[in-house]
Order: sequence, then C-alpha cells, then structure tokens
Amino acid sequence: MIMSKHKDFLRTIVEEDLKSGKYKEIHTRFPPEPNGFPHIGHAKSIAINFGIARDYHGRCNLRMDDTNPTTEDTRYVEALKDAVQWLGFEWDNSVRYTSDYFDKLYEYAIELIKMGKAYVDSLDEETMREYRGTVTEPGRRSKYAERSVEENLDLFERMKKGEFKDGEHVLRAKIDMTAANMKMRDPLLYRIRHAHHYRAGDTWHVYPMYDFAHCLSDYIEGITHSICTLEFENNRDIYDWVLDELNLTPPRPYQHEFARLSINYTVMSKRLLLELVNKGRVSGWDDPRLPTIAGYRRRGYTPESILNFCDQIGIAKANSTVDVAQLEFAIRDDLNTKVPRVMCVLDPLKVTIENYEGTEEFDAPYYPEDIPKEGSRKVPFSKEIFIEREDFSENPPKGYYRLTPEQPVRLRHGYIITCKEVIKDADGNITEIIAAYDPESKSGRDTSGIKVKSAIQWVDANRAKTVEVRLYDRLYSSEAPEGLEDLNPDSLKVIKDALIEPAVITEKPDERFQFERQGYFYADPVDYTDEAPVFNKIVGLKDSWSKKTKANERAPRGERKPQAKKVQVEGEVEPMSEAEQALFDRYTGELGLNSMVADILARDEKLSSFYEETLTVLNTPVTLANIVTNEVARELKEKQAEELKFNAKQIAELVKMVNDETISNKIAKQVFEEMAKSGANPAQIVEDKGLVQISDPTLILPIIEEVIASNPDNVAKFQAGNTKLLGFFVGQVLKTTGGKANPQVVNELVAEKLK
RNA sequence: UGGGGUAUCGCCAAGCGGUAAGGCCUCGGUUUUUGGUACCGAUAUUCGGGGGUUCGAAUCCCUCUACCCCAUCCA
Repeated sequence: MIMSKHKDFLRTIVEEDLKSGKYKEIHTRFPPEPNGFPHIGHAKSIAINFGIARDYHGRCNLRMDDTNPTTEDTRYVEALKDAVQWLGFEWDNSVRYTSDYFDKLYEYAIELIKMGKAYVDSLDEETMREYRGTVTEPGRRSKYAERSVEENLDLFERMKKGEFKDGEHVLRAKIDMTAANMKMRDPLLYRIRHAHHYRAGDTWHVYPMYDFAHCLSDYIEGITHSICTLEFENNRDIYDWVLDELNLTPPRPYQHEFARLSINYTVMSKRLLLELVNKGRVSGWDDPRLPTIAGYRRRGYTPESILNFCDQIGIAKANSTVDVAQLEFAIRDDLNTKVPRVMCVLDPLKVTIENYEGTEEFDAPYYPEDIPKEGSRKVPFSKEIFIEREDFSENPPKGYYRLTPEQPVRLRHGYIITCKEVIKDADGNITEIIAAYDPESKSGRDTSGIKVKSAIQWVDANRAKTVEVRLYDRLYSSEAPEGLEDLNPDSLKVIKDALIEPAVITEKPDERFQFERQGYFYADPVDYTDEAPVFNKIVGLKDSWSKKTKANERAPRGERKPQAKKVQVEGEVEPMSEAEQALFDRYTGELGLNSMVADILARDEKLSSFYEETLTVLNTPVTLANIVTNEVARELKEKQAEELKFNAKQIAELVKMVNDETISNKIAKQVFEEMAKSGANPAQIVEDKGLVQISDPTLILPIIEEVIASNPDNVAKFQAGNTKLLGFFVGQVLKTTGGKANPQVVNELVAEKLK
C-alpha cells in the first residue's frame, strides 16, 4: 500500500516510539464493547488500529471489552467480528475477551489492596456522589477508606463470593479525593453485580470497571499503543496510575486519543440509532439508510469505499463533522471503475416509433470506453419503448439537452429519434410520444449526420422486466439532527414498477450496476429474487444539470452568500493588584519596557523575580525583559525557578552576546534551547557548535548567488511582484549557513541582488 | 464555574520560525453516444480575536473568545 506523504499524529507517535526503541514491534487493538451494532465510527477506529498495525508490520487484536454483564450479548460479538472481516482485516490470533482476564484482574486488585492503594467502600450510591464533590469543589474521602488491608481483603473476597447484595460495597482506588480531574477522585475499580454474563456465566459476582480492566487488558495482551476516542482523555490519568502503581514489568502501553467520526445528516449515537430501530422508523439495524456497517453493506457500499473514506478524512484531535458528500464521493469513485452500465427506466413514458417495424437487438458493451473492462449484452428494441418521463419536455427550459418537439435525441446504443406528436389525457398529462427514427443513425455506424445533444436510456416495452427500485435519500433533513423530529420524510421512495433491460436479470453480470445517467444500484441481498428483483440505490451520479436547474429555482444568481464575519467578544481582563500595579509602573517608566511586556512580568511573581535577577548582571532592561517574557516564560510554565537548568546570570550572558552581535536572535533561541536542556553556559555552547554569526558580505554573497541560481522559478515569481518570496530566499541562505548568517545582512543583500 | 482538550477555505486536513500541501464541495473549460468519468484551470495576502517577541510568526510569549469532554456502581 502507498503510504501518504503526510502522516497523521498517531503514526508520527508510533514511528517515534519505534525509532527510539521504546517498542520493538507495535501492537494495537480494536476494543469495542459488544453492546450494539458497529457503525461507520467503528470503521474509522478499525481502519486506524488495523491500519497502523499493517503499516508498521505489527499486530492488532480484536478484543471484546465485556465487563458489564447487563448490556452485552453474543449477537453483537458476531456483528463486530463480521464488520472487521468485511472491511478486510485479520485480527491477531483469536478474538480476545476482557472477561477471559477476570481472574488475572482480580489478582491485580488484591495486589493493590495489599499495597494499601485500594479499599472497599460501603457508602451508598447517593452519598458517594455527594462525597465526590463537584468540578469546582473538592471531594472528601469516605470513612471506610480507613479500613485495614486485612479487612479490605476479607470484604473483597466475600464480595467475590457473592455474600453481598448489588451496591452494598465497591472497591475503589485510593488516589485523591481533591484531584482537579474528577476521574481521579478515588475511582471505582469493582462493583457487585449479580447478573448472568453472556460468556462468564454466573461464576462472578464482582465485575471490574472500565478504568481498571482496560489498561490491564492492554498490558496483558502486550499492547503498545492504546488508541481511543477523545472522551477518554480524562481517563488517561487512571490508565497511567493503575499501570504505574502495580510495578509491572515493562514495556507497558500508553493511551492516545483521536476525535471520533461524525457525519452530517445522520446520527452515530447508540441511543438515537436504537430509537430509530425500536420505534420502527427504519426497517432494522441493516436498514440501508443507517450509518451502521450492516446498513452500508446492505445498501451496496463496498469495504474499499469505506476504507478510502476513512483514509481521506484523516485523523486528528479536533471535533469535526465530515460532509456526507465525501462519503458519496468515495463510493462513486470506487464503483466507477468496477461495475457494468445498464439501462433502467424508473418513471416510464411510452414512445411509439411510427416508422419502425419488427424487432432487433443491439450489441451494447457493459463498460464505457474509459473503463478497461470487457463484456457486452444484447439490448432488445422494437416499435414500442419506454423512456424516462424527465427526458422529454414540451416546453424545455434553457439548456435542456433531451427530447423536445424540436430536438432529437439518441437512444443509447440505438437510433436517433425525433418527436412527431405528443398525446395527452383529459387532464393534459402526457401519456405517450409518437416519434420517428432515422435508420441511418444506428449506434456505431451513424451516417445520418444528425447532431444530438444527448443520449438517453430506454427499454423495450415488451421485453423489459419489471423491478422494484428503492431510492434512498439522507435519513435526516437536518444537518445536525437531534432526534426523530429531524427525520427526512422522503428518505425512502419505493418504485414498484421500474423497467429494466432483460440482460440484468438473466445474465447477472454483477450485483452492483450503474443505471446509466441515474446512479449506482445494488441487488438487495435479502429481498431480491429473479421473479421479483429488488434494487437499492447506493448513490446517485453527480448531476450537474439538476443542480443547475435547482439552483436557478432557489437563487437565480447562484452566488455564495457572504459569510458574516465572526464577531469577537472582548472579555474582561483581571485587574492588577496594588503591588503588581506598582511593579508595572516601574517597568514601563524607569526601565522603559512596553506595557505588554511589563504586564506579563508584573503579573507573574516567578518571572519578575527571575527578571530582577538578570538585571543585576546586565543593564539592558528591554532586551532582557523580552527574552524573559518569551523564552524563559515557556520554561517556567510548568516548572519552578529552582528546577530550571539555567540561571539568570546565564540568560544575561546570552543577551550580552546578542547585544554585541556575536550571535543573532535566531541563534540565541537555539542556544537557549540547549541551555534549557543541558544547563551549559551560553558562551560554551556557541563555541562548541561554532555558532558565531557571519556578517561579512563577502562570505554571504556567494551563498546568495548559489541560492538564486538554483531557484530560477522563484526568482521569476519574485520579480513578477511576489515579494513574500524574499523570506524564502533569506530562509534558504540561512539554512545553508546553518543559521549563522546575519539575517539582517542577508535580507539587505538578497533584496539588492534580486532587484 | 475547577480540570482536560480543540480552533488553518463552505466541509475534512497538512503544516512544528523561512513560498499557506492535499482531498471533498463549488465554479469555469476540454474530451465524451452517461449533463457520468477523465483531464486542465479558478477558488485562504491569511491561520478564532487582540497584543508582544523576531530581519521574518499559522508556528514562540501574553491575553481574550468560542466549542467539546469530566461530578454513571456505563464503556
């Protein structure tokens, strides 16, 4: 497979971990809970986990995260396995189950208890919630946290044996009831559940919670990268806590999160999907309108198209909603090169060709010339045919290419016909067209010289087969649906008596077809029989004609409405304290700092004291303030001044070198980074790495000339007025000098050279 | 509201101090016996807002804003 040039952030992490030797081989896993049918969001996760394993020659497990006996079932296990296989992936070894680790998990829990890191709590649910505190108030610990190790061990064992009722006790980790991360306020590890587990049966009366089971299951399986969705970000702390506290033999897995998939005009939540199925708003979990794997599958989507789609949308951490058009593109793109073209008339209008007698059969290839596939069929033709009602217009709009009283049209693979007469019923509805054909115009040996604007699909009236066609549209009419009220009432249209050319049924060249000029269709795998064929519409063809006419109806000028510029509300800035204000005044007054820099320093005790210290060494208040508020501030964000590898004196020295132009600002940043890492003296770093600035034009000029010579395109662009390119040339020169050239000098020289 | 995240074109998304990738959508055009496909071309002087640092900022610093997640004995 071709790896795209730009890797996603997960693959970047994986590569780094492989390179650094953190892991020798990568091992991922797809760990759904078997409590519902998989949807395209799962497909994304499958594509990521199995895809990464494949790309880096690792392995990927399929694991059922089945720790909650009340929600899980084998039928979901089967559906999940099925989905992975359908998408074309193979899991490593056999399917794994968290429930297979219950014994091991129990042992780990005992270990935690023995370490004094876990306790049996006996608060009732409501009290426990109360004790947990809120996002703004810290929680407090239950009195049961004081229980002895022995008591905890005893209680936990009896919990396991089933001596207590549901909810009577739980096992909790002893972490921190005041933690800012709510998840860390002594999370539950085990709860009592007297329930039948679909696999473990009735042997267990305690079941581990996600936060305890998941990290350890990953560890047990030797997972290296535990990839999950964004909502588990807060759980990562527990993940790490459990694995670290248990003193496991390394290596251990690490969790990484990505944004879950959402697509407009549909829903992905289990709750909403379930509602649709339970209330009968769809025919079942495999209703072709549903974003479930089963639904897409029945609709006729191919695994390749779903995988391509997942590939196209990328992986990132921003919550976003992908346009369905992207999915539709993926399936069209896939089917275009694969499926045979046939003719089907959905809304028949009878055409009688007055000057034709007898019957004949046209030899019609299944694929257009641009598709390198072979195969053809016979298409019967006679005096009476049907065309699509839409393909005739008595009063055609501007730009109409099809049949009109004045405009001839070609019958695809057949003759050119001309309208002679329009027959209507009493209400004025068109019931039939009387037409004439040109015998010289037969497809493939047309000598008629007639020019037509288009070719339309048709079927022979006597030999066409009647088929049922199910036309699917988006399930919801709202882009971000919230419930049943947003349902699209026209999401399913059933056409009972569409007419199709006989070869489709008798020859069966495929299961998926393109009905020419209409879209891609799939022989419904459940309801189709040769006697009563049923086709599902997978997706329509791109239709720039109907788009144009509809756009004209809606907005005659068809311009994109100007987007209102986002209005930014300015928030309140916290006022300064008196002392801060005094400091601020001194900085802006006496020292001449600009107010922004002074503000940053005055408000930050750590920064200002660091700054004051640098001042005692060197008397250039402004430059010092700049480096302190920008570079030092970054280091001081998560550290105390004492933890820094460098000190104020060294910063002053660094600034001094900039001031006397020994090094450029650019180099100063580089040196600073080194200082932050190693704590070495700036002068030493500069000397070791030979970073002294080059300002001599005679040294720089040749390099500039070289850069100019090797980038003639950009020179031309620059001279044509693209002045931003100046930065490009400066950058190139700096790159070749390892950043040592004096950028100011380079700027001047480049500008002059390019003039 | 405390904590954790996120913000780059209509929709996704690269980018990690030196020319704002790419795909979808849209709009033109060429080819076409599918108003399809393919092909060519257009579409971000600007990266949520405002400041600062720098010769140079989407990238570093400060600040504000918006949205998402967390107070299930669910996962």
